[in-house]
Amino acid sequence: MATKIVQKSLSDQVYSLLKDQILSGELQGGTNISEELLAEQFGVSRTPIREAIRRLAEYGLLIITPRSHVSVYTVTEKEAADIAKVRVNLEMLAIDSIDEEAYQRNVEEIARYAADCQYAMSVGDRASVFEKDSLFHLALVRAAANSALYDICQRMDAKIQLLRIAQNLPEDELSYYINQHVQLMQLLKQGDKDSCKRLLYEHITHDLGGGFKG
Amino acid sequence: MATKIVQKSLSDQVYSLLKDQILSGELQGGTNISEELLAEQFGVSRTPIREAIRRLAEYGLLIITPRSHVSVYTVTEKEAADIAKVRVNLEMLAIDSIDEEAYQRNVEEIARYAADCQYAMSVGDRASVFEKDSLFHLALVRAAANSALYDICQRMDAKIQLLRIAQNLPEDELSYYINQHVQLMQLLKQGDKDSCKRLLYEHITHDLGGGFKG
DNA sequence: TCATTGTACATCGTATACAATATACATATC
DNA sequence: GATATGTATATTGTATACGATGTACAATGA
Repeated sequence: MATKIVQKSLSDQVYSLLKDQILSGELQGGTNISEELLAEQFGVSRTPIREAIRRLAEYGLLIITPRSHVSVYTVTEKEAADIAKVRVNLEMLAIDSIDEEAYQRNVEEIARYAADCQYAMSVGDRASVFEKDSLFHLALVRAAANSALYDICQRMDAKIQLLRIAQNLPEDELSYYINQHVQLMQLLKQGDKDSCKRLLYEHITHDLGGGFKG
Repeated sequence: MATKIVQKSLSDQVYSLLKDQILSGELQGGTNISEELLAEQFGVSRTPIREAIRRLAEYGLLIITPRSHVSVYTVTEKEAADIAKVRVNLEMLAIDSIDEEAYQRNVEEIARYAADCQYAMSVGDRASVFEKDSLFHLALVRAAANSALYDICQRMDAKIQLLRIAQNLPEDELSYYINQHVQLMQLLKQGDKDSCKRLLYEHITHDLGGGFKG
């Protein structure tokens, strides 16, 4: 089948760009954003900007204070812990759902992200580390072939990214957790799901919370 | 503190009304909706309608086909099964998170929804049964005091409702599952979480899937 | 000096006009 | 008659104008 050409609307483009800016840390949590300013920057009218903003608010990345202003969402410690709890559960579910065939079909992609992540770490590109880390985990979830599960994890991942950026984890700790990816894959390959889940628990709860334990 | 007066914007109102219409089954899955028609019906311009539609699409209840039309989302069998799997996991997590104190603080509300649900069943008001059933489960999740978890469950619940309406489960089966609510509460009260989770598994997987098992 | 009130400004909320595109149907061509 | 093509129409996409509201700050009075 030929690839269908789809004309992306301006609001879709603004949505994507804005999302990237938020997730990359270019727009930090708490930053106020103005429709008019964005309209000027992107060279479009306020209408597509508004639509993008409304959607991102629905997604959970922006907070709209009616008739006043719009700001980038900031994740609280409590919420980070809440998310970690849910995330552990859902990624464990994903692991349980991955059978031999699903593993074979996805192992290449997952391994690539793990490698990319380590490479980014080795050259000290934190932004890329975070991005590839997310992609690794999401690829793992995608392998479970459960769209509802994937959707949810993707949404949570966005908020996790907000936190990661704000958090500034020390280099050695970050490196330690990144290296667990390989172990996770190995255990999955061996079919030792229990060990894999145990390691995942440590990986995620520490990866995230800072002060938060379990 | 005095209750703050908040002026709800038109788009917020449209959003709520439209959502209700979808979740109540007034607007069935697959139905096409037109911005202009809605604008006429609600007596507002297309702008607030558009914003509401975009947000509902982001929420997952509407599907936008660019430059063509907007339609109400239809849940597939596969997706229903996917959701059930996730939902079981998350509600189990909720149950694990509810300690004695949280139980005491929320038991009244949960019990009320269970009773409301049974009452609605007894008078044959299916719409109300579904609504109260949702409220029962969501109240249970809320008791876990994990906002991320609650958010996710609420989103899933919306799609579950779409399915319930389309599905038309036989009266006796529906009644059977509704009556499990009381048992669930009893087990929770006794602190027998394992039994509670086992029952929950049956309750949810059968509640939903039709042909779907496990 | 401090609290209150008024005013200017910036920003958002909504309506409307127009442009761009998809869809359906009629028409022409083979 | 079937397929392809052109055209009309309906619908969405975007820009812009105007109105409403929140916010900050100055002016006024106690």
